[in-house]
Amino acid sequence: MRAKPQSVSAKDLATVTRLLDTAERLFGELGYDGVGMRMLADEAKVNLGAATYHYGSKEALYIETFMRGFRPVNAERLRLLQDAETQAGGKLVSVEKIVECMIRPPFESGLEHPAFHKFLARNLLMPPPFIHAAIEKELLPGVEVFIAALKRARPDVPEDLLHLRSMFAMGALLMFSIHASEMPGMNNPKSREAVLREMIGYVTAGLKSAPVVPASERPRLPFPPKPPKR
Amino acid sequence: MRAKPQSVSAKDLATVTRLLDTAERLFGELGYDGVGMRMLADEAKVNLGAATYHYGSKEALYIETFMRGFRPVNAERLRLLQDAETQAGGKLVSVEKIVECMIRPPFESGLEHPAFHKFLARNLLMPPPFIHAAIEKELLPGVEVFIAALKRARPDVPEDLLHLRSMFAMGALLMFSIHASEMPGMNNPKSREAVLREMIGYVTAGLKSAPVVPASERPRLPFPPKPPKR
DNA sequence: GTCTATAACCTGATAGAC
DNA sequence: GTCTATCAGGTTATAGAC
Repeated sequence: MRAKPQSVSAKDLATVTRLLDTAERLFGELGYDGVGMRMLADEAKVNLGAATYHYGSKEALYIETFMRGFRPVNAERLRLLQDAETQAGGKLVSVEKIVECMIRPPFESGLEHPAFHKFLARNLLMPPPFIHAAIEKELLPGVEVFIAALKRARPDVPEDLLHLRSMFAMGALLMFSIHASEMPGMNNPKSREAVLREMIGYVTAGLKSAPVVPASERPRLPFPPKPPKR
Repeated sequence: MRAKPQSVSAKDLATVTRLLDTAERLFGELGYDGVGMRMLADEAKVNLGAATYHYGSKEALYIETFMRGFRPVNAERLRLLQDAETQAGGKLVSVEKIVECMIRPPFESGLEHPAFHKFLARNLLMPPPFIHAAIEKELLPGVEVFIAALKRARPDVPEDLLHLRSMFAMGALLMFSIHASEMPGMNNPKSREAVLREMIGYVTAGLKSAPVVPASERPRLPFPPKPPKR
């Protein structure tokens, strides 16, 4: 039994990686419908036939591109939160700390992999219909963990309002992700950390502030929202 | 000289309006590349040839769809701010009032015309390249007016930080615009006003809060960001 | 201004040689 | 696993009758 030729295996990996890297860049820039398999194969320097061979369909390639990048960032968010809670012992974790766990991993990852985070923002804001299910399965459990933590830190803010405010926070983060690659100063680590800290401050201020509308006057807000069936 | 036959003119208007209404719904839902002229013409019940006749190209139709909906909302924002400043006489307009002028028109318009605001959010977050110039020309002057007002209300917050925070605020608003149509409770006027007031409160808290990073430690932030040339 | 027909081209996916 | 060739169906835009 001969050893598997390493060069072939390495070449396969390289091909698939080139494909995924190119996919996240082009899909992030132009969207699912804006990119054809030809453009993708050409830019990745992969043959068109080979490109469809590896994932079977354009949709499957798109979903895999999303999964590859999203899973580690999401896991890191949850890991940070768990660390913070372990470290706090029985004490409460502050809103600011929770917000930092939510925001820091995608923020930093976004600066190291701007192409992926533009792609990610696109999928969280305006996902093509076929990826809806996959996103929800990956994202929603984590959201609930953070909402629960915020509820412990701020029991006076109703849960539906925490959902609404978390949605606003996500909007701020995604807005930044989209524009980060256009900000020349973001190469500078000091600028990065300053912007991150300001973002954490902004979101924390909004999240921990007292409810504006008295609970007695506020109807149950429609959160979390149900995505539409298509 | 005979009077222009009114029925023909009315029919033209109806055709163009149907076309634009359908365009904003479909483009908002599926994006520029996700909608073909055939789908558009079919859903608008306009002949394919007639559809291309009126605007000459798909891109021109897209741009006109954007302009028709965006101009009145943007104008209303600026009008409200000017009213507030007139009413204040020589006194300062509060951050909360400025935020309300920024947010209320698009928020309310978004609930009355959810299709357009999904389309609008798409264009502000991930515009197709050909509409970049038109958006900037329409949007940026208004942004500067609001930044200037905020600077008067909060001279202690540096201007680049106000830009950053306004970007976060826009993210919250657009995030809401995208999901508004999936929130069943938003038919209820009381829920609407409660959500709007909470959004104003959230954004105001973030905007008026003291800078996190001392000015001496913060490098000049890269705001406003320059859009990429393509 | 509306319609049909068509030009010129692009799309994702596949079959089959290598 | 890579490549070429090809299929069936989609795309925008236009020419010309009415």
